[in-house]
Formats: sequence, C-alpha cells, structure tokens
Amino acid sequence: MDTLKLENQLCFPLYACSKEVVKKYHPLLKKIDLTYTQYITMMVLWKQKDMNVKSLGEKLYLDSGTLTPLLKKLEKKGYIKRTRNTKDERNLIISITNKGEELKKACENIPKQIGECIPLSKEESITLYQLLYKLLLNVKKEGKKNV
Amino acid sequence: MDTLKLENQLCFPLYACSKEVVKKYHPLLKKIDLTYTQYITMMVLWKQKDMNVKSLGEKLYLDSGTLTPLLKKLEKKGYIKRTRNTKDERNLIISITNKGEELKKACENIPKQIGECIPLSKEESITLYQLLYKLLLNVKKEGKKNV
DNA sequence: TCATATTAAATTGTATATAATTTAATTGTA
DNA sequence: TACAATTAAATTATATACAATTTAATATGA
Repeated sequence: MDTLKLENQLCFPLYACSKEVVKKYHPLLKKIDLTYTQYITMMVLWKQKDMNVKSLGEKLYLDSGTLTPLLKKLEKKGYIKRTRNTKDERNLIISITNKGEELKKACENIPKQIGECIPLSKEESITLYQLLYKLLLNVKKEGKKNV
Repeated sequence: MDTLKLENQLCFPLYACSKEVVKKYHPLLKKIDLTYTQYITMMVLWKQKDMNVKSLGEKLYLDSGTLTPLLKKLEKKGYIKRTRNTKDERNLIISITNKGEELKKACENIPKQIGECIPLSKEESITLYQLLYKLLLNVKKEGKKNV
C-alpha cells in the first residue's frame, strides 16, 4: 500500500472537512459581520464573561499572534473590552460587553442551520465528536510534552 | 441545552483537530522545506503526473487564489513545471519534474511518523476516516447545488 | 460571423494561522 | 536587593484560505 497517496491519509479529510464545514458558516455569519474565529471567540465569552488572552487561546487552540488582531477587531465592533489586569499587568483581560451579550440572540439559529448541512445521523455525529475529542486532547497533550 | 456552547459544537473539534494534526507535520516537513499544503499538492502529483489547476483544486479543495502562489513556489523549488495547454490556453498544466519525483523518497517515513502521533486504534482511525469522508463528500455536494 | 456567455487562472482584499522574536512585567533566588 | 528566569502579549515574517473581481481564451448561438 502506498502510504503517500492522498486517499490513504487520515489527516487530509480532516483538513478538508474542517474547511468545508467552516465555509458553511460564512453566509450565516456574514449577516452579523463575524468571521468563524470571531464567532467561536464570542462563544467562549458568552459562557465565561472575563478571561485573559492565554486562557482564551488554550480553549480555542489559538495563540496571541492570531488572537491579538482578532480581539482588537471585536473590541472595535463593541462586543468586548480589553483591559490590563491591575494585579498583573502582563495579563490582558477580555470581557464581554452588553452589546456582545446581545449578539448571542442573533446567533441562536446558527447551530441548527449548520446541523442541517451535516449529512450524518445523530449516532454518527456523536461517534465523530468523540473520536475528534479523543484525538484532539491527546495530540495536544503530546505536543505539550515536547515544550 | 445551550447550542451556543463551544463544547456542544461538532465543528469546533473538527477545526481544532485539523490544525493540531497539521501542526504535527511542520517539524517533519521543515526538513525538506515544504509546507503542509505544498506536501499534499506533491502527493497528488506523485500519483498523477500532469494536471491542470482546476482539477488539482478539486482534489485538494483549494481554489486558484490559494494554488496560484503555492504552485509558483513549488516551481521555484524545482519540483513542478507550469505550462499552458497549447490546445486550450486557459488551462495551466502542472507537471512533476524529476526532482519532484525524487522528493517522494524523502517523504517516505512521514506517514508512519504522523501515525505514531495519532492516539487512536486502527479501528477508531478507520471509523473516523469513513465518517470524515461521508461528511466531506456530501457537504461538498450540497455546496455545489447552490452554485 | 460576431456578440454573448462561459471557463480557467490570476489578482485583489481581508482574515486567519503559526513560528520566532521582542517587550514589559513579575517571580524566584543567590 | 539585584538579577536571571519566566511569563503574557504583542510584533514580525511567512504562508495559507477564500470571496469577489479581472483577464484572457474558448464555446455558443442568433
């Protein structure tokens, strides 16, 4: 078996799937002027109102190189505030604004609309979800070992 | 259930997993001065020696906006040639060079090394692979319907 | 034929991503 | 207390991604 064929890779459908599914979000998110990355950032903040950039990055698997410009955009749109922690000025605290809270209402139908695009049964979706998290959490852990 | 929680999304672990796994390729590909996207492009060309940009893009789920600069880089490295189809000058034919063929040898151990980073059993990997392709092929089809 | 439509790449503009480096603040310790 | 080490963001450099537009070539049909 040729291990260097695209069809024999596990990584490629992962990579392609991710892009195709994220693409499905674009027309829905465009209406509220959010990108996918901005959307998942807001999702974290809808649950936890305050958070520094590092914790946000750990949840989202993103680093400050991606988050710094993204958070400045969200601040400009009025959804978040960026303030230094007075106890430790190294930490930038991201906090959600009222306008940011309200944005959640405009997003309420998105998961259902995306769900309708996913051509998998409920059982298949659950299996996929579990396998992805198993992979994600353990690959991540391995990565940290090397640091 | 709050559908707008990161933990309740199927898309997020897909997005995060894809990035984390692709990241595992970087140290391996760095040795041969390839990026992941360049690597999967070469993978297609190792199997099929000649191909226009459109077909390549369909296989890789990438458009000319991504491929044009990428292919120019691969040409500069000497792994491919870019020539216009004389029968139809709109088509740019991408063909692999001898140097490009030889590159395959240097990549032979990569799939095994990546495989060792994937914390899934053989059965789990197969299940994941099948679910991803089921998702990929049908989401893609739906996308095309709208064109 | 010749204007129109279609097609394939390339280009443009915007937004990620990430490795590596830098800056500034804080911690730990000799 | 100094001062090295560590930490958190920001910055820099490079490479994707992709929607939308443009350009050039080809196909189509009145």
